[in-house]
Amino acid sequence: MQTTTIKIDSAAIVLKLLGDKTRLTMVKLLETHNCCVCEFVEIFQASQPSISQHLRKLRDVGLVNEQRRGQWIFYSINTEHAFFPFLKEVLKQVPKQDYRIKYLEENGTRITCC
Amino acid sequence: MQTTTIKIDSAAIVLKLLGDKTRLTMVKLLETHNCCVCEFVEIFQASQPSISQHLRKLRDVGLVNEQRRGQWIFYSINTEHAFFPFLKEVLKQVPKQDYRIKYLEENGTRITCC
DNA sequence: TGATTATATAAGTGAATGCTTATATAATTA
DNA sequence: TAATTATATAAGCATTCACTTATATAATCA
Repeated sequence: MQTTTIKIDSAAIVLKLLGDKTRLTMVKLLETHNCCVCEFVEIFQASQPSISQHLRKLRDVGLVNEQRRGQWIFYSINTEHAFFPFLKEVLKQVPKQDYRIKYLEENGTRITCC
Repeated sequence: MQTTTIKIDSAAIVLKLLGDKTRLTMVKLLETHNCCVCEFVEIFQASQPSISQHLRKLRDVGLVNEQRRGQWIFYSINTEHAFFPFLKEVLKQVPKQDYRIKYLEENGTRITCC
């Protein structure tokens, strides 16, 4: 009973995080492509701090991991997270956003270091 | 492209609505039991206006329907909503909340009119 | 080594959110 | 018909949110 209560509350926290179009799109993209901050800045045409702050929220609950590679910091989905299966199922319902990666590639702003 | 953008934005709006433990629990309950406002007041030990306002948000985007039966207004899931399949899949990931209905029944506060 | 690039974080701000209290309306009951 | 019950809604308020600008740090490059 208590466990159930805790679980649905945690689910609400995750859904709240996903309830923002920028973060939802980020996570959908990360499902298939690791991305760095500057790629997101380009994709969303948003300021760098704004993007960093969205990523921080995802990182704070552990849904994503960060990994530095050279001057870039790449983000990826944390598949070890207790809510990863939940996240996966939600993302399954969301349309692919791969065209945004294509845009980067055509744009020459896709980062493929190391 | 445009369609895809609109869809993921709409998905984010729905997820944001579900990203509140009260509304998420409400919708999970409504998945299996139609409920009236006073039942939610009892279940969540919340004020009547607070419950009404949560239901209004769900109603405003059309996720739930309301139907007056005598002095009560019963809420139900709108299975005709474009996002109903999406909602259904999300709810599938959320633990059942039926024990809350049992609580009403044992409590004598379950409304079963008409 | 100094300039540049990529990133994080802090502080400030306006808008949105979820609650409260107060009030209005609709149906039921005495 | 008056009182009660169920509900909606409006207004006010504290908190949260997503953004901005400003600044700091870390890595790379010239």
